[in-house]
Amino acid sequence: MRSIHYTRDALVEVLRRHDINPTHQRIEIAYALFSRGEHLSADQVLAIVNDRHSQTSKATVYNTLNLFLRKKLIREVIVDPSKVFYDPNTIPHHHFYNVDTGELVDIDAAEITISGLPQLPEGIVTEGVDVIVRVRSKAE
Amino acid sequence: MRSIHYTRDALVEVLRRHDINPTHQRIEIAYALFSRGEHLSADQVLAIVNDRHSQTSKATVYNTLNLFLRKKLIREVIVDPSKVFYDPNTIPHHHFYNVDTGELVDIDAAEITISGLPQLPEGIVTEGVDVIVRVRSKAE
DNA sequence: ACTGAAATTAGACACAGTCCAGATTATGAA
DNA sequence: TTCATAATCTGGACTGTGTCTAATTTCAGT
Ligand SMILES: [Mn+2]
Ligand SMILES: [Mn+2]
Ligand SMILES: [Zn+2]
Ligand SMILES: [Zn+2]
Repeated sequence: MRSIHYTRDALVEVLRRHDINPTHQRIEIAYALFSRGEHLSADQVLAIVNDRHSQTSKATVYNTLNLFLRKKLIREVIVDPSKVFYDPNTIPHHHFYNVDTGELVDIDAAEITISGLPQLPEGIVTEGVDVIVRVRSKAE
Repeated sequence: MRSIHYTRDALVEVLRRHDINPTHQRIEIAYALFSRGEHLSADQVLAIVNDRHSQTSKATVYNTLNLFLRKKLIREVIVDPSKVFYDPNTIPHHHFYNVDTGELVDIDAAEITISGLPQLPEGIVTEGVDVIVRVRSKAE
């Protein structure tokens, strides 16, 4: 994921494969996320996309991020009480979260094993398991 | 935790042991959390505390919850992008989170084992590990 | 071109949470 | 008691994220 060089043309195909009509704004938003491969807040996406000159509204950024989520093109990471992070990496993985710096780093799910999870009650089904390792820069 | 019958007098002692001056409002807020042993949002705490007649302001509820957090009398659970939940259970544990109902259920940390977590970089120290099992009521 | 559907937009709005300056309450010395 | 002082609480303004809406723009198909 980190190594792929996403072109806008390649992203148009990715969007199509996820049943998303590839408009200008959607391509730019996808490009912001996938070309960097970073966890970004909606605010950051808005800033990146409007950095040069273009013109994408806040409403469209939110609409598009929620559309991408619904279509499972990206996932959300909930670690900060004040904002959601959007993650272009949809391969199952977990996170280090540095509560001092706000830095968010992936942990491959294949590396770790979780055992002993209690049985789910009848009629309940697992959606996913999130492991968040909260870390601090040493020195309290 | 679930079985203890907290009286307000007992809570005064708990507050004192955590270096918290036990005021009326703080006792009521602690009572809301500990007598129920449930995960509550600030909004829910405000509603409970003001249910009968008393008068505790929103500012005080937030100030007090943050004070309780700082003194490690309670912990916060971040699973919902729109609000924080406050948890009177400070024994290490994890959570089931029903994304349909919003229900939050504890999982004893002693029951589960997580292995294979990568080494932390130099100068970084773990603050805690949160496991969130997101579940849905069956039928999509 | 013309038309309807899809997408985008500005700005109003909702709501969690913070901040502040003034009022209230607790503490405790005189 | 009385008074001074510090601690706490309060209403209400404010901030930041995220949603909603009605009007406009863009797009696809004819
Ligand atoms: Mn996908
Ligand atoms: Mn404690
Ligand atoms: Zn990630
Ligand atoms: Zn809990």
